Amino acid sequence: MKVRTRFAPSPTGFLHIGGARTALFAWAYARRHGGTFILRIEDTDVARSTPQALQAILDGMQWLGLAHDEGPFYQMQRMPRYKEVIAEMLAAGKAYHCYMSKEDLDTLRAEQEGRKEKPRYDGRWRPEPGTTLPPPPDGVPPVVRFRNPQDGVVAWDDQVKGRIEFANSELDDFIIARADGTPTYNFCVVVDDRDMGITHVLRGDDHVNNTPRQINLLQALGAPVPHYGHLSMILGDDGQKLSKRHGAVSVMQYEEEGYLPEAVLNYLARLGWSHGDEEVFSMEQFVQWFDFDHITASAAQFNTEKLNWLNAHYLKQADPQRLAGEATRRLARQGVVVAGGPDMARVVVLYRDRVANLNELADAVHPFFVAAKPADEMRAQHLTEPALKGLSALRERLSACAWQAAELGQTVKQTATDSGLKMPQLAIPLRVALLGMPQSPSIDAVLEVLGRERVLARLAAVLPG
RNA sequence: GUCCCUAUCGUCUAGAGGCCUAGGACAAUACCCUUUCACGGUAUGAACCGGGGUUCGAAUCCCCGUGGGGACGCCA
Repeated sequence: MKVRTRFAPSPTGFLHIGGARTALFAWAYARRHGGTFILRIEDTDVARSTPQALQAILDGMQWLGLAHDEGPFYQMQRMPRYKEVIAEMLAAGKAYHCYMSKEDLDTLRAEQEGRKEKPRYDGRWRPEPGTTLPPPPDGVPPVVRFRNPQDGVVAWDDQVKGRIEFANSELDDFIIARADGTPTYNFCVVVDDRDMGITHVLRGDDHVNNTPRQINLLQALGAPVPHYGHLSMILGDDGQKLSKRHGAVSVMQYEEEGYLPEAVLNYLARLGWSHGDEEVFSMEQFVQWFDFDHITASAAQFNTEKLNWLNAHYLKQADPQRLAGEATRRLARQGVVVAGGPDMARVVVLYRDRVANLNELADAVHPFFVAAKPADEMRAQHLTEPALKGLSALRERLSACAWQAAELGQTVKQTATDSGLKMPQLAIPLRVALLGMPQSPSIDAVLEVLGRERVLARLAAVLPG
C-alpha cells in the first residue's frame, strides 16, 4: 500500500510550532516510504478563515521546506461532494434529520450538566423500528445527524499512544450537516480522508476524541480506516499551554528572530521523537530514520535554549555567501547599506561561530560597515594617553605593512613591545578605535578584513591632531 | 461531572524484565584554551510521581491513587 499522509490546517491563524511539527512528521513519513504528502486547507469556518492566515501557513511551510506533493485542496471547493455523500447517507438510513432546536439542545445540555452527566444528544429524532417520530415541525430547517452505533466499542491501534478504545455508548449522534446544509468538520474530514486515499493520519492529540466518531463514519461509508497517530502537544518554555494569548508564535517569527530553518526543523524533529542519542542531524537523515515507534506519547516543553544551541551549531557551518546575504538583508532593514564596505562574506566568517542567530550576526557585523564613534566613557577608559601613543605608532607601521593576517598580527605585537605596552594594552584600544568596542575576534583577522584604507581612516579619527 | 490520554535529571530524551551503579543532549557549576570577548575542550552535580501486585529479578508488565493534559459545539 502506498503511503499517503496529509497536513490539514484550518486558515484561522498562522502556522505555529505544534502545527509545524505535525506537518514535519507527516511529511517525513511520506518521504520515508516514498509516499505522497498532501496539503489540505480546512476552511469551512468561513467566519474565522482569512486569506492572510492561509498565506501565513503557506509561507511557513515554504520556509521550512515542507513541500507537498498534492494540493492544496480547499474544503470550501468540495461542498458539492459533501452534499452528495450526505444525500447518500440519508437515503441509506445511515443519517437522519433532526428537528430539535438549538434552544432545546441547550436546555438538554444544561439539564445533563446539572445531573453531572456527560452532555449529549438524546436521540429523540433517531428513527427506530417500533417507535413513531412526531411530525416534523413547520418551518424548522433540520440538521442531519449521523446514526452512530449504540453498542460495542470503537478501537484503534494508535501509532503513538497504543490501543485506544471508546464505548459507543459514550458517543452520540453527532451533526454532520448544519441547518443551513453545510457539512461539519468531522464529516468533511472523513469524506476527504476517504476520497484522498489517506493511509496515515497524523494530528494533534486534541483529536483523539474525534477519532472514534470518524471511524464509525468511515465504516458506515464502507471506507477503509486509515492508521491514526496522535501527537502530544508542545508546551511553552514555561511549561504552560501555548495559546494565542500566551506564547504561541508563528514559525515565521523564528525567521524574523534570526533562526535558520534547518535548526528549527532539527529541533522540532527531536522534540517528541528520538533516534537513540542522536541530537544533530539533517532532514535527509531524519527521513531515513523517522518512524512512529519512537514518538513520545506525553507532552513536551519547548526549550528555547536548546533551539539556540542548535541554531548556533548550524550557523557555524553555514555557507558564508548565504550568511552574507542574510546579514545584508537584515542590515538593510535598519537602513544600513553595506555596499562599498568590506567583503561581507569575509566579515561574516569572523562572527558565524560567535553568535547564536542571524540578528546577532547582523549586529556584530554592523561596525564594519558603519564607523562607530566610541562613546565618551569608552574613550576615557581605553583611549588613554599611552594607548594613543601606541596607536599612533601602529598607524604609521600599518600604512606600510603587508596586508595579511600573520604579518598584521606581528606588527601589532611588535608595536606593543616597542611602545612598552602589553598586548592587551594596545589591542583593546585598537579594537575600540576600529569597531567602537573592546571585544572582537582576533585582532589580526579584524585588521585584515577591514582593509588598510578603513583601518588608517578610523585610527586617524581617534588620534589627536 | 463523564470519557480519553499521559508521568525517567530543571528541560528534551535513551531505556521495549536482567546489559541500569539509569545513558546522551541543552542548561548549570568548575577548570583548560584564548595576553580581548566568544567559540571550543575536559570534568562535576542532577531523575525512574506514590502505593500495591506479577516475577528468581521491574524504570520497564498489571491495578489503585496522585499530578498534568485533552474532549464533551449547528468550531476546526
